[in-house]
Amino acid sequence: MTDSLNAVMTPVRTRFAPSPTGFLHVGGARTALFNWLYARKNNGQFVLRIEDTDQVRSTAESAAGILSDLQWLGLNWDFGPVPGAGKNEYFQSTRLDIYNQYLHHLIERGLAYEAYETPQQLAAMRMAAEKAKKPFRYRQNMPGRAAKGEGPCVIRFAMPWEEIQFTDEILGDIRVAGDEHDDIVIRKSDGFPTYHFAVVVDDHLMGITHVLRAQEHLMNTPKHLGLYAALGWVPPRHAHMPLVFNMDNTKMSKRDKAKAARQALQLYARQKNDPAYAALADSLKTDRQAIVDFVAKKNDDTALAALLAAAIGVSLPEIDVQDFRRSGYMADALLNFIALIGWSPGENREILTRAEMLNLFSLESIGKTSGRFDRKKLQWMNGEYIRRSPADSLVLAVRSFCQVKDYPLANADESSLRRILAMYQERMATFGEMAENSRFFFIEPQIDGAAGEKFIVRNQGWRWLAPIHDILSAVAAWDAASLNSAMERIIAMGEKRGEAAQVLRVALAGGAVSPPMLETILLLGRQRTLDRVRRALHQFTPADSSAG
RNA sequence: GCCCUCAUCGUCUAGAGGCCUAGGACACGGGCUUUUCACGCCUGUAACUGGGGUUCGAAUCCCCAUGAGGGCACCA
Repeated sequence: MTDSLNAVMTPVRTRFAPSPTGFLHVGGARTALFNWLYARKNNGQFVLRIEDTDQVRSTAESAAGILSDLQWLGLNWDFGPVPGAGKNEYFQSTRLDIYNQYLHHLIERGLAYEAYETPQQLAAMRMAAEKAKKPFRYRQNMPGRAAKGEGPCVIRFAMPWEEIQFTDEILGDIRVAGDEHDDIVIRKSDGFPTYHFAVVVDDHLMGITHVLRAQEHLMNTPKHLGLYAALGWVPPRHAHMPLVFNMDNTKMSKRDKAKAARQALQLYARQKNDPAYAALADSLKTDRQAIVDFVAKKNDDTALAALLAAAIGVSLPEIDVQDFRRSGYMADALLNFIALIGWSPGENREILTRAEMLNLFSLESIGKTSGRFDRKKLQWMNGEYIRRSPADSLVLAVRSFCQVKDYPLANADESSLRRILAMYQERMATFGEMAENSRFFFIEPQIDGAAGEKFIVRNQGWRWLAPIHDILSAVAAWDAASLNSAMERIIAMGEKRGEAAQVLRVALAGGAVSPPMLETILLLGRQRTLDRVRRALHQFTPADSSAG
């Protein structure tokens, strides 16, 4: 079967090809989404391939994590790894024989050759070029090449000398002059292919028709096109998507977490007067030196960053898909938001179901300008998704959320969860926010100092506690109808409407924020409601007052 | 330094020569609703990077400048 025939018979086949060196990044998720959309939109196929040619950095855990994140996002693949089943032929590390076969083919025809520079020699050559203000290009005919045996053997591809031109489906005409090329390494000294070689071989062998990837790969395309030509293959169409950055135009990376944690830690050290982090280290039972090193930027340990941030009560910026999941974002909301960076469905549409996205998606409607990741808008969008979701799917989503992050909410039975969801559906942006704010339903809260001062101590708010207790304890049946009239009386107490209700709120919730009191006391129940009112009464009523 | 790409409100974007006194959304400001917080509703502020062309006419086409980003690994 010829290549052109193959292309005719397979309308569209895209792929997502992550390297398993960490968690799935939101940027990667976006690349996966666009490839998935394009394949599904055209009744094509979507391939998932694991590019584990870096023996040092690739891990099986990372690959497994990427699979599960893609599954959570609902981006299903037609060909690729089988979750939980170990490596198959969609892991590049299992395909060395295949790469070697084509490699020999190239060497035989003089299109690839051995090179023996040591890393030090290469570094020196680059430095010399930099000094001479000339770009460094490794070429087969250049003077001063190392002799056989001087260093480890790599295979380089002899790039053609002509200009390479291609039409990018998003950016249009791209051309790179012949003297810009250099002879890239295609097999490393450990016998593994480099990325450049493995992608070309696999994309061809797997019948990929469209390569949709981030713009950071744009300058790799001429190299790949050189390889396609040398191997006598018809290259796929290429489309390079605009990049996504932080709001401050820096690259979104795991280092952002370390950065945010460091800032919070410095603030903590000043506020708590714990400059050596001794108290913090003690409370965490961690090594004090590790914290000091971390703050001194000696490492970007994200696990430590997360631990420290949790300890001092700050949240780190979400970067990986997992982070968003743990913060309580819905997969569809995240996908919807991510799709809108660089792509516009037109007609002023923003919130789209997957079916609508598929309907409206096209490569032409992808823009050229890089975007910023605006978390505020994501939060708004997630809130919209939550408000629009039927109760049943929310229950499912929250249960899934509780699997990745432990909250007291996780212990809620079905009916309590549904009641809590009903209370919070209109007032939360993320499940994390609900889980945090609804803690007091499960655990008796400590009354927040500032809230206690403001609402109970000041203006003698405590004097409403006894009447509130009287009213509530006199309610015969703890149901909506009876409690509603009781609450009406409580709300009407005092000079300002709601003044006493706020005292009750602080007594029950431990802070100034909660769902409406009626629903709250209904769910809390008589016992816990009255207990907490009494507790506040004892805590806040001054000893010398003639309460009564 | 060299190569490549991009350029509309603070942010994501609509806009493919006259429909633009530039539209939508988030954020922000004001108001209404309200027992807190949200939600909801109403409303306001806010942009075509600059300079040259082309044209009767330019946010839209061309050139230059400027700015931003990406790439220049035995990482992908």
